[in-house]
Amino acid sequence: MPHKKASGAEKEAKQHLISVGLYGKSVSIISNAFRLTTIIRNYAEKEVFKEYNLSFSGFVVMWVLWVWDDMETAKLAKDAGIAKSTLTGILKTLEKHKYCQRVEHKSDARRVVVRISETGKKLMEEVFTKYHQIEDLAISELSECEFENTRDGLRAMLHTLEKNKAVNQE
Amino acid sequence: MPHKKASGAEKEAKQHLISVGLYGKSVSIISNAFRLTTIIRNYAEKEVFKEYNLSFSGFVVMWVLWVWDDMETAKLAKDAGIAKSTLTGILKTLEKHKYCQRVEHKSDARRVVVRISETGKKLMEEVFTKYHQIEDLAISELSECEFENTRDGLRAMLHTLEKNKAVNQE
DNA sequence: AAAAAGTCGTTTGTATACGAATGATTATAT
DNA sequence: ATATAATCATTCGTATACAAACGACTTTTT
Repeated sequence: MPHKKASGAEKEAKQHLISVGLYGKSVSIISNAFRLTTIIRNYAEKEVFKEYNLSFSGFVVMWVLWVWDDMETAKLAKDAGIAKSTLTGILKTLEKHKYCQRVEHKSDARRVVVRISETGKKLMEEVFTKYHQIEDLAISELSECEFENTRDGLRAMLHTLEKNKAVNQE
Repeated sequence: MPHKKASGAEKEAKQHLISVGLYGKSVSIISNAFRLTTIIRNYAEKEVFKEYNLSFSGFVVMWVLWVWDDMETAKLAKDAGIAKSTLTGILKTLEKHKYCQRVEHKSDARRVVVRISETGKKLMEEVFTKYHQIEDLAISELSECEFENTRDGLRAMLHTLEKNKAVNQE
């Protein structure tokens, strides 16, 4: 199993936490998960999304629309993981580039449905392919066993948090 | 091993990607890593950082200062994973709350050194403890084996990306 | 030492990002 | 029926977030 060691920065941080009596092993997973997503996000924004005038959130919104087609703004914001007030601005940008459009709701004039355009679908096939190459690069040195274990570990953590979140929010 | 199954949303997304001929297994790791960090980030901002007038980036900047003490802005921005222009605004907010302060560089009047205050150190002991509880909750249902495998998998991915990034950038 | 080139953090302009307030619409109450 | 309550996306104000342009300063060149 290759590359199991902590980086220099990770070690230094651990030593500091030990010195103030606050070290716990969970740091080594969560802070590395943040490092990983930050690197992928920044790289994707710069090397893939930028030329299509897409932000990362714009990509996520388009991704949701691409998979589920028509969706009301409230659910779209939730699925994309952003506030509904943020979505207003994102949609403004996406509509400017003709990637999607707002459609009026059939029975309720308050609600707004968002629909991906043909241009948007073509965009996603192109952009997703490029973005996916980054994902593939990230896992390229994992063995089949490491891959499965990491995937399952992430799923288990998600499950724990979502279960707990539901309890806290209701 | 509990909770290994994909969520409904993950399955739907996978089916769509298969239907357009773009499915690859790396999606199941990276998109779940994003889901995980988004949940933790949003939860921490709302339930922990907010009462201390800290943003997530503000927390990361304070974290870096807490571990490494005095640091020049360029390195601080890099370690915190933000642009140096973004750091200017973050430091403005952090200084407003007396968590840190800008100090002039000894030999170079262009450079600025940032120093954590005593208030900032006390803050971090308090905030980190609370934040760490979220991390602990996230991994609470992982077995020792799952924990180690997931941690190693994340480290391996980080190593792969950082190695490749260095090649691309130089 | 004076000019040119390089290197700093900050400012600028635009795009997220959030909660709270708003205005428009729909549902409920009397 | 008409007021009240609830619900929806948007707007507002503030704080990130970035690249590019800027001014101040340092280093190098001559």
